[in-house]
Amino acid sequence: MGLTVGPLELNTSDTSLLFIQREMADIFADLSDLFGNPSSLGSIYGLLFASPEPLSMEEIVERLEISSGTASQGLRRLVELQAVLPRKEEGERVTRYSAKLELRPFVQMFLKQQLMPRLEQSTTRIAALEGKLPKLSEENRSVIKTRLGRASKWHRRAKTFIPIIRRFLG
Amino acid sequence: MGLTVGPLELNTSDTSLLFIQREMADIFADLSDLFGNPSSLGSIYGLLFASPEPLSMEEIVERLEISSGTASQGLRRLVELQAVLPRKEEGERVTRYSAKLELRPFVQMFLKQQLMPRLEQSTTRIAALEGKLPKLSEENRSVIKTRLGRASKWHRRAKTFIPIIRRFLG
DNA sequence: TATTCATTTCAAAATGAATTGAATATTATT
DNA sequence: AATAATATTCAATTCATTTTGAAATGAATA
Repeated sequence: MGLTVGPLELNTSDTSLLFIQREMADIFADLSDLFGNPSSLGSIYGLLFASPEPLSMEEIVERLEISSGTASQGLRRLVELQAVLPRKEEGERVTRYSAKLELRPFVQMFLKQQLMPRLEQSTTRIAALEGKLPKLSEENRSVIKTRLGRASKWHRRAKTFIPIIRRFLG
Repeated sequence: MGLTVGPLELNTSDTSLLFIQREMADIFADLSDLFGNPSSLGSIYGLLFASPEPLSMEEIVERLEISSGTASQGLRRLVELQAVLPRKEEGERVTRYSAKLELRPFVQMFLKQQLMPRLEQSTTRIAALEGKLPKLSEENRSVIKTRLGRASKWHRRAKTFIPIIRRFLG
């Protein structure tokens, strides 16, 4: 007995593995989305995370029911992020992919690619606004000065905290 | 001399304040977006942050050129988050809003409303998967067991870290 | 050289979240 | 009660992002 997939009859062990893989794909899809990445990125990673053997792009496409375009782009991104390891066996055409099990790449991805650049940018912009202070009326000047100072303080705090997070998780 | 806005002629002080307000609205819009919130939320907050006086919804709508619907919903959300203070003066129809200057609400917003619930949920789902382990073939079982364990470890780390962040920033 | 197979590219379609604004509701004033 | 001023709701729209899939690429084999 068991779920039929294509022409194959699967045993309980196989269906359980597939179930776990689907579930993990789903869980990681959610997390990926949470951090502003396409959910497909997460599902590919989740599937690989729950795969004892490396998978080819074709297998990924089939199991997740996504297009080859999505798979191709997602895998490229995951490899860039060093979250996934591509491997072409001697005298094989296919590249097979396996999940790296370190959390670091994901933390780095968020901190370095998303958070840090934006914090830098807004720090600069806020600093630039301080140049406008002299043009303000006296009452406004003091209020705005205080507030820009406050915003700068937040930025400084956030920036000192990032390396700590990185060290802790990486 | 100066930029004309509607029927009014503005002096340098006014235009500088408007410039600063626009800029802050923009900066906060970016950050809001980064944390998965509508950018309008951020721009409203940024404007209020750079306003010496509390502003009515109408004024916000004008200065940011957004619809009244967006403003209404955004303000409600910001008030819920305790990032903004609503105030109705004795015998006045309008509610005027001012920015609270604490960073905490935003950190809380992200941690409590977004990150925590999802971490809880995925922890549960992963735990549930451990129940499927006995059904797997022997080889698969040991691999998958290790990996689920790894994922759980990440979750635990993240969860212990959240209170630290909160204390540091709040 | 021709063919096959895996992969990539990219224009177009689908999706879904944010925004709009007219209709409705609420609240103060006459 | 009637009117006027604000504020909210929500169906429809807009818009950015993601996904699709057919065509192009290019490496490995025949």
